[in-house]
Amino acid sequence: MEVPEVVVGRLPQYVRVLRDLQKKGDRLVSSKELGDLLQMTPAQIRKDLSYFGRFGKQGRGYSVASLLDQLKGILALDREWRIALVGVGRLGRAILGYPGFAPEGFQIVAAFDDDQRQVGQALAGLIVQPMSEMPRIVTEKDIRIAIVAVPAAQAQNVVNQLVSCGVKSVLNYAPVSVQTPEGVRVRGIDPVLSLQSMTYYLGAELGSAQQKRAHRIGARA
Amino acid sequence: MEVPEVVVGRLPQYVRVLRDLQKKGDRLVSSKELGDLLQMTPAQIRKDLSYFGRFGKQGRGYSVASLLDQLKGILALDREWRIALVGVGRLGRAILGYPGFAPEGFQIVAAFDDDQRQVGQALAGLIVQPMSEMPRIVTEKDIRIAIVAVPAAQAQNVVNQLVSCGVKSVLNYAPVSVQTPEGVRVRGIDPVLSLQSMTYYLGAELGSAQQKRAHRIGARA
DNA sequence: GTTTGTGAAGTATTTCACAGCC
DNA sequence: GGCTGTGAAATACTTCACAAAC
Repeated sequence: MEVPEVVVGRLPQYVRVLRDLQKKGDRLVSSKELGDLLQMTPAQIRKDLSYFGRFGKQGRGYSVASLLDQLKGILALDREWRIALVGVGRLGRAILGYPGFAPEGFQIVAAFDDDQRQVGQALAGLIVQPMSEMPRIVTEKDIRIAIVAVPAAQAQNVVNQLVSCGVKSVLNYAPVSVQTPEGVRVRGIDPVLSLQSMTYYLGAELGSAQQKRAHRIGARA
Repeated sequence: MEVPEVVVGRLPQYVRVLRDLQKKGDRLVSSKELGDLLQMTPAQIRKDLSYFGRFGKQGRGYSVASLLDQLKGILALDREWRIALVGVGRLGRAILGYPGFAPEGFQIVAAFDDDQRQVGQALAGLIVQPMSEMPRIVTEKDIRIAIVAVPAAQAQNVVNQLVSCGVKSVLNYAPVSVQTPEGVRVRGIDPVLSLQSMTYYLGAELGSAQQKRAHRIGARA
């Protein structure tokens, strides 16, 4: 039995709330409580966890510390992950400065850019490297994850290069959908897409002529 | 027939590739081509579009310009959306400086922070306002969307305030899951969650003892 | 010949509901 | 009494496959 991808996608959320509960000092938590915190049903949480084992105790719930530990193991968060950043423009610098990665075990250990004015510069303790150094450095440092923060027009090309260096996971900040061979995973970060999927529902309430028509068609029996 | 939420979530991606195709000068596109670009099946694209109407021509495909127009109408992107930003720390400033929102019709028209050192300051043409001004300004400017860029500990409280001001859609950059009443939509932007859902698969290849065990249990039966 | 739009079929995912355990 | 773990039932979503349109 394969673990569904949606389930894997939810595990990090469980990790996040469990850490908050631990910080708060809670020792035990029930699927009901987790469900309230995450706005999902208790049954879904129990079912998700059941793909990986039996972590709870009937009548009590789950031990926060031990469930957290188990999930960290399952997600392979019990180690350090070395990451390459490509693109050190405005966005890339913000990513380098983001303090949220390191405490979670994600360390940016190399930065690349093909702009000659950026190369050689020191940023957050790293020397910006030319793209031509990517194969050597990615191999030497055994990097498996990359963050792409280049302009949309260059993203596909950059991802191709990363893939040929053996990178298997890409976090893509460029507002384009990139194609990768089977076995290479991409997650996109695009705030505009997120906003656009919410305006759909706002539009329904406000309603332009065109929009109302569309919703009505969508709502036909 | 309700439009499934997953479908709405994909429409912005269609908009994005259609714009790229238009820039490239393409006039027509088939569901097959769109599918190749987005790594999904042609049938899914046709089915998704069919929730809203009939936009294609048999034998030819879809007109790029007109499909784009239709989708923009459906998603209510044929107007300007005014947005409030809460939190003008490191992250909030990066968001204010991000050039990707305005061309898509998303305009940040107010910025709030409860740090007295930030209030009154001019940033990107806006004066940072104290939180106490939120009800007045959100109402006056008829703001329906907010971007939250405050520390995790304050996010729930900020969202509560936004909701009580009538905000119906929130883009949450804080690494916590916030609870909202029915009818208020939240999308989270958390690069760490995205990375963590990819390490699961990387771990399977590398394999710590604990992780291999977990995957094996997951793969039982 | 090509490609759409769509019911029907096939999968996948979520929820139910309850036996079993604390 | 409370809560987990889980088959079975219910829903949701995707893919198939083909008639109709060009």
